[in-house]
Amino acid sequence: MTSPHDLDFDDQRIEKARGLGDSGLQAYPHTFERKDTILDIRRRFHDIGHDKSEEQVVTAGRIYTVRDHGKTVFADLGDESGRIQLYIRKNDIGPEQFDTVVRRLDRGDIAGVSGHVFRTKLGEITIWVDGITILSKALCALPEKFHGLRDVEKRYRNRYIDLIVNEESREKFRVRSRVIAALRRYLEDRGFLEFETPILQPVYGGANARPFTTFHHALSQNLFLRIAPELYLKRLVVGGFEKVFEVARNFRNEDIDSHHNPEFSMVEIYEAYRDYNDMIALSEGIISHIVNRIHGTYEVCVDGTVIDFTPPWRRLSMEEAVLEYAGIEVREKDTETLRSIARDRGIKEYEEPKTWREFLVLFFENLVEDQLVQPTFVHDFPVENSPLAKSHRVKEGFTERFELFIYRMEIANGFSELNDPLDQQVRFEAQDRRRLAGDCEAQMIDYDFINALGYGMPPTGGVGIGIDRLVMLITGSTSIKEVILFPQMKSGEGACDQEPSPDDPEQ
RNA sequence: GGGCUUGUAGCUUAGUUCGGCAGAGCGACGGACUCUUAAUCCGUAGGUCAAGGGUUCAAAUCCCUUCAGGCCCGCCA
Repeated sequence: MTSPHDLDFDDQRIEKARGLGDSGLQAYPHTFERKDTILDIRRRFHDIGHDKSEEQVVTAGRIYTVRDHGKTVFADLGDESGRIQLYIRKNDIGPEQFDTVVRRLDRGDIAGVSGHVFRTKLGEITIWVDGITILSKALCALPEKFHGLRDVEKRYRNRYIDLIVNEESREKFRVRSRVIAALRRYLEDRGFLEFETPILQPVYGGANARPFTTFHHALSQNLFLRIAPELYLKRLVVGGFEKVFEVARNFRNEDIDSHHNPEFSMVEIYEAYRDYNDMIALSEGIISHIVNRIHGTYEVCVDGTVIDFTPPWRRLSMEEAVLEYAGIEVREKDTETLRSIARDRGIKEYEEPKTWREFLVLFFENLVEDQLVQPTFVHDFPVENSPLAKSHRVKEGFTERFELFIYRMEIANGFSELNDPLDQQVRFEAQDRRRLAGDCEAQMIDYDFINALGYGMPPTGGVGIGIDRLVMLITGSTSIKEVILFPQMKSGEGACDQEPSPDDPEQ
């Protein structure tokens, strides 16, 4: 949609819109006094009989179908709350209105109607219309009424059409909104405060990912779109806010697939004087509450698989998980033995790990994750790839970190937050060496954050929950694009495909 | 980044295996019809078969390139 040639406008509809003007009407009037929603009407008249109601109703919505019988027209009118049938007779509204308005009415138009409610011979609650106005003439034709819009590319690129004609799609986004509302309510009820932290960051951190880079002209410096709000939220804990969260849009410059979009939503939560065990309990509480709130039960069906969210959920350490699901006892085995096991199991990256703990992660990611269907907390991760998590109180070489897996997806990630500034500096420096060695997903050193820890952060637990993936589970969707209103798609011709040059910030 | 796969009218699609006039339904337009509901009936228009190139007497169909999707893998959440 980069040029006027891409518009779906229909010449005949444009003519009808002009015709309305010629008849002294407006194709796009300013107001209409809607008195009833369609749901209101359905509720109020659910037991109406064949005789017309005494009471008049006034409602508005989109015309979804028109069944023209000559001097009688049946149509279906839909608003956000539902649909209702209209019964329009030339005798009732008069020949002038019938010819100027009804004859110019198309599927897709927004119309306002007044009338009385009755039930047709075939038992359908219907508005017997005594007045009708076009409130917005649709210049574009709607997709076919029976099959709707199936083409996924068109559904994502022109989401408004998808929402108009596919009620399942509209319902998914209604659920998404309710999930986020329930999430905020849950946390606010427990004394958490929501804050907004910078999306444009001079130093990115809080996760291992490649960032988007941009340039601020007035400051004459590079800025990064945040990959996570973590380091700013922890600064708030240093500052004395003990229960904080942010529903954050994060940006990661990675590939797009059925579980990843370049911008995605996550709630990050931090609570002082708590540890990762408390964050496991909090995550379980939030998610099970939301599922129950939306579905009225703890069971959800995704693509034929029933997922049971009834708490408590399974908890096992990463070592236990690898032992149980892959049958490998990893602890303290020498790396040559582990390397040959990895090779025998067909793991391509068997050359890379250098310690038994790195093999543990390798086995977990390659052999275990895909088996975790029911909600499962996996805890105690090796220190090497958890630069922001506190070292484990008893297990040497491990951190107090957990991840929640549901339906083979990582849904949450949390830990006892590292609050030792000297340890944090060492961990950052290790990351920085990897970054300078070419690992573009390793983290930058955020000295201001280390400095903040230097002022003292209480022992704190934190967790991030992926909202898009959670909504996928709750709506039974198998693609993240089904739950993101406007997923990232490649633009057609006219899009800039040049990477901006650092020497040319104007681009 | 790699593999597989899809693209036909506004929408949903048949036709691609094995090359032989591009079809249908809905929608649109014209007409009939005052309780229909995927309304029905009669008629009409609508196609650069994603784009470009090649093979062939002949290409939606076979081959190549490109564009845009989808699925899987790698990476990431």
